[in-house]
Parts: sequence; C-alpha cells; structure tokens
Amino acid sequence: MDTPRRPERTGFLLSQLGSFAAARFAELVKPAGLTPATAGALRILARNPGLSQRALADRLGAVPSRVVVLVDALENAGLVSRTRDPDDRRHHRLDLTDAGRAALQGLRAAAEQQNADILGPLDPAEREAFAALISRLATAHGIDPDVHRGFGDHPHAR
Amino acid sequence: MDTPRRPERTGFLLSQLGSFAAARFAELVKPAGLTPATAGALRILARNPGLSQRALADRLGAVPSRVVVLVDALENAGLVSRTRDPDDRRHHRLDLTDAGRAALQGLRAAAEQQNADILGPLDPAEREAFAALISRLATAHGIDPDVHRGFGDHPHAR
DNA sequence: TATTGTTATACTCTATAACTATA
DNA sequence: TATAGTTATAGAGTATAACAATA
Repeated sequence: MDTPRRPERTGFLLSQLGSFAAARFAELVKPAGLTPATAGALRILARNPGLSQRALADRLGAVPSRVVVLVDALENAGLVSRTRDPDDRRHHRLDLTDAGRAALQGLRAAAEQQNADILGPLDPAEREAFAALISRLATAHGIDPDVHRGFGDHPHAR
Repeated sequence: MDTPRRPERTGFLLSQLGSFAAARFAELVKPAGLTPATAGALRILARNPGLSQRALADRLGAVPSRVVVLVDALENAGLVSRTRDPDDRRHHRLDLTDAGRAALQGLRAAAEQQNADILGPLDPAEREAFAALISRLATAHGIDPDVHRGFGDHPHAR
C-alpha cells in the first residue's frame, strides 16, 4: 500500500493543489460578482476604512493603474464607494457600502466552503496537522495573507 | 505561543503557497530557457516518444493551437524535433533531442531544488508528513501529475 | 515640483475560428 | 468529408508611460 513516493514531487503537487484551490475559490465567489483579486481588495478595505488607492496599491503589491481597474469593478458592483478626501482632494477615500459588508460575509462563507471542498478527503486530525504545516510554511516564506497571488502573478508580472 | 488559528484560512494559504511554489519553479527552469508549460510538455514527450501534437494536446488538456506555440518554443530551443510521420503525413512525430534529454535532467534537479526551498522550514519528519498529506489530497482531487496547472489556468481558460 | 489617480498603450498567455495539407 | 496542424484574431489580465488635477 506504500506507493513509492518520489519526494521531489511535493513542490510540484503543491503548485497544482494550490491552483486547484484558487480555481475553486474563484468559482465560489463568482456568483457574487467577485474575483480572487477583487475579493482580496475588498478584505483589505474592510479592515482599513477610507484607505486611498495608492495605499491599497501598496498593500496589494500592485501598481496604481491596476487598482483603478479593481476599484472600478468593486464600485460598479456597488460594493465600494469612492469619495474625494476633503483634506487632500487628490486622494480618494475607499469605503465599503452596506452591500460590500454583506459581500464580505459571503466571502467568509466561500472560504469555509473552499476549505471543506479541499480538505474533505482528510479526517479531522489530518486536517489539523495539514493546517498547522501549511501555516508554518506560509509564515516562513513571508506570505502575506492579504495578497491573492493565486491569480495575478504571471511570469511577466513584476 | 498558539496563534489562534482560523481554520478557514487553510485553503487560502494553500493557494498562496502553491503560487509561490510555482513561481519558484519558474525561476529555476528559466535559465534553461523553459517555462512551467514547456517543461510539462517536455516531460510528457520524454515518456512518449513520437507523440503527435494532437495527442500531446489531449494529455495537456490544451487546444491544438496552444500546442503549436509550446512545440515551437521547444523546437526553437533545440530540445524537441518535429518530423512528419511517413505513415500519415498529417501527423508530426515529436521527439526529444539529446539536448532535450539533458534538459530533462535539469528539470529533475530543479524540482529537487524547489522542494528544498519550499520545505526547508520543516524538519524531516514534518516534511514526510506534509508530503504524504499533499499526495493524498492531490490523488483525491484527481490532479494529473503531468499537467502544469500553476500557470495556464486562467479564469477565461476553458 | 511632487503626488494621486486616470487613460493610453503594449505585452503575455491562451482561446476560437478560419485555413491548408493530407487522408 | 474528416483530421492534423497552422495562422489569424480576440480577449483577459496586468504592466509602463503619458497625462490631468491637486498640493
């Protein structure tokens, strides 16, 4: 019952499984009119009311013109509002609307569903062990829980 | 010392870590003039000498026009040869060149290096446990070890 | 002059559709 | 008429550079 495991494959399988997980998440948030990228921005804005686009760009590790597109999408979906900052009219203050806050709840549900879908094949103890190891690795590699790398990190990006 | 873990984050961290792993692999094979996509094609061709482009497309889950680009790249890099099949001149037989076989060795080395880089923070027992869990999940979700999903699986793809 | 946000433009990846050649 | 491969074209995503408004 021991498939002769080739240990050098773990990194490869991790890439694949990560892509699978990202695709699943994308599916789950699509009905809400979100993508992994806009979902990531929404989460940051939820915790940082009034953030400027520049500041959001820095958090996302994205370029300002990219943020325009992201915020356009969120604004068109009615989830985020842009208002000029009266103190410095160059800035836009970004805030979640009521619909945005509701969408945020949906994101949490999507994340839980994604988890259940991905980790379903493991029993509770194994899930716990897997979660702990993934968490350790993410921390060790400085992975920022805000930035959705799953999509948006193509070879020619950066 | 127990960071209160939010279990619904595991899927998210898995996406991120997978993308990280894919990006690392891309870096490692880039000096050899390969990308994750061409590397995946090369591996399939190594095990299936004389494969046609159509058959390769099926293995990759890609469309024939995509395979043209991939094989063009491999041929231009001198790693793969196209020869018309004398039995049915519509087909191209795809075969690795000597340089292609050498590149394949390099891919194995890259995979090992990627593994070491990713799993470095874990001790040997943990690596083993992680490898076993990842392997189980990959199998359970029907992940094909040939197809490089890490790149090339964009929302509008398919 | 420097900064924020926007627009214009370009590039990569990948798909669909039209086409060529072989069968 | 059907199939293998190619070319032409289009679309998504994201970057760089030029620009307008504001400071």
